[in-house]
Amino acid sequence: MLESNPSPGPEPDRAGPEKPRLERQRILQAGVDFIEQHGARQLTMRRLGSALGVEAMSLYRYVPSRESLLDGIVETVIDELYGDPEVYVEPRHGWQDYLLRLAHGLRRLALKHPQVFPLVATRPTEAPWVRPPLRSLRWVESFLAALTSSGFSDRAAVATYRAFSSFLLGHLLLEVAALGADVGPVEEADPHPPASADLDGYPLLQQLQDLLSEDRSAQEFEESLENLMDRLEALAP
Amino acid sequence: MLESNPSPGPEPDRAGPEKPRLERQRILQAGVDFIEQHGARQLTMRRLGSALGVEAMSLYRYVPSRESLLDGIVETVIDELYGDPEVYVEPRHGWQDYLLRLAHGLRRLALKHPQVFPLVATRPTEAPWVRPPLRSLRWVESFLAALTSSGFSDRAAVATYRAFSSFLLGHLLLEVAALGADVGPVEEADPHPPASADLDGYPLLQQLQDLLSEDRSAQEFEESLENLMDRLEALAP
DNA sequence: ACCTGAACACCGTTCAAGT
DNA sequence: ACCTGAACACCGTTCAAGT
Repeated sequence: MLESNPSPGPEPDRAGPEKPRLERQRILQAGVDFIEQHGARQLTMRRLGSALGVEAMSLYRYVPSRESLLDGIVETVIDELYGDPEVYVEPRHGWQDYLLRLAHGLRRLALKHPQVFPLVATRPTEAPWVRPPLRSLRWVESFLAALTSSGFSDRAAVATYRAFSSFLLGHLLLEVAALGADVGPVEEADPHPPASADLDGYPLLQQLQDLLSEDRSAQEFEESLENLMDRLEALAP
Repeated sequence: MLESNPSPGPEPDRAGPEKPRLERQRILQAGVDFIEQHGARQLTMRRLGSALGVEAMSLYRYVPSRESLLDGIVETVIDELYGDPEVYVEPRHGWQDYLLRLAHGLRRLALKHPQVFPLVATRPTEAPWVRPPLRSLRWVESFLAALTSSGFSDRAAVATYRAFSSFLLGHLLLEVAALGADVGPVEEADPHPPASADLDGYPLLQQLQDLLSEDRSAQEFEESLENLMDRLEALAP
């Protein structure tokens, strides 16, 4: 689907400060930066061009359309996962360790790219069973390999994959949304500023507002992840 | 935030086939229908106008901008929850029953509006602690009231609210995405059709493709919901 | 080989003008 | 009171033309 993936073998060309695909990668990186600064809604071929010191039309030599530019931006961000030394493509200390590292790596990615993450979560995927946020064939293969090689049945591995992606998607999308990131398309100078809502008529909301506003996302992530792991133990061999 | 909510008291003016706010509501309903048919990306002031037999400029008498039109469309859809006879605003048979009914009602809503649901999931909310998919002050108030009136502490009620929304968001967003709905912005005639991906080099994906493509969303929803309920029992009084 | 100017068909939005 | 025509500043995208 992504025309940027000519060699789909499981061995990644690791993302990093090298510069292969010289121009395309520069454009995609500029796209990531632009979105992180101004939000996805602001990203325009013309504006990205001018951020690169070039006319919009030049981008079409490297990217067939704005849509595929966004796909490439998403891909660029998830490819960072390969650069995370804490995340293993091959399990080293069992499947629990593998899953915990992967979950934390994806959370770091989401928090590093709060404006891009909603795109990671919501762009159409390569195949219907590629479930965000783990949206790459390579990672899905890695995931399933880690589980089946630990003795999970095929069914159990797939069930684990689904439970894991649901959990991560819900948590991370809500966490970046709470970061003040506009989730999904983003406005710059917001026409309807998120002024603290009018709570007249909602006594409980008034009473619980402080509790509701507390940021417990890190703890909740850990607790829910632990709970998920407990649940998954039941599927383990 | 939504200019369509002049009386924010907890008593809803129930959604239904009546026609209060005559014109605005007609526009929003047309917007819902349009998105469900063509996807949110296709929704244009001009096109929606012509679907209503009117010029785009006329819409601005009822809706201040395209952004707020989208907000209104999302609101229209979640307001349908009030019309669901299986969902109670006030708990009648305890908090477990309340939560189960609410969860199933939201799932029905997502499946009824697979193209709108990604907007429900990703549009900026009225306040940072309003967490999709339960994106209305009225419902958050209802939720917290149901729990505290069942004896939950304030903290436990808030923790439950958070766990519940994460769970629903992850599950439902992935479920509508799998429905073939493009999640988030949508393309009509897709330039990169979701042709079945090239699985060369991914032996496990090939081997598990049938399992991966099986639709088990209903069962998984029930199982995960049950697990969540078990977890929440620990917070109950 | 790479970039651009001009052009096309479309946007959202404003506002004076029509009825 | 409600709708519209014309206009403005912007889009994505194509393509022949420049260097």
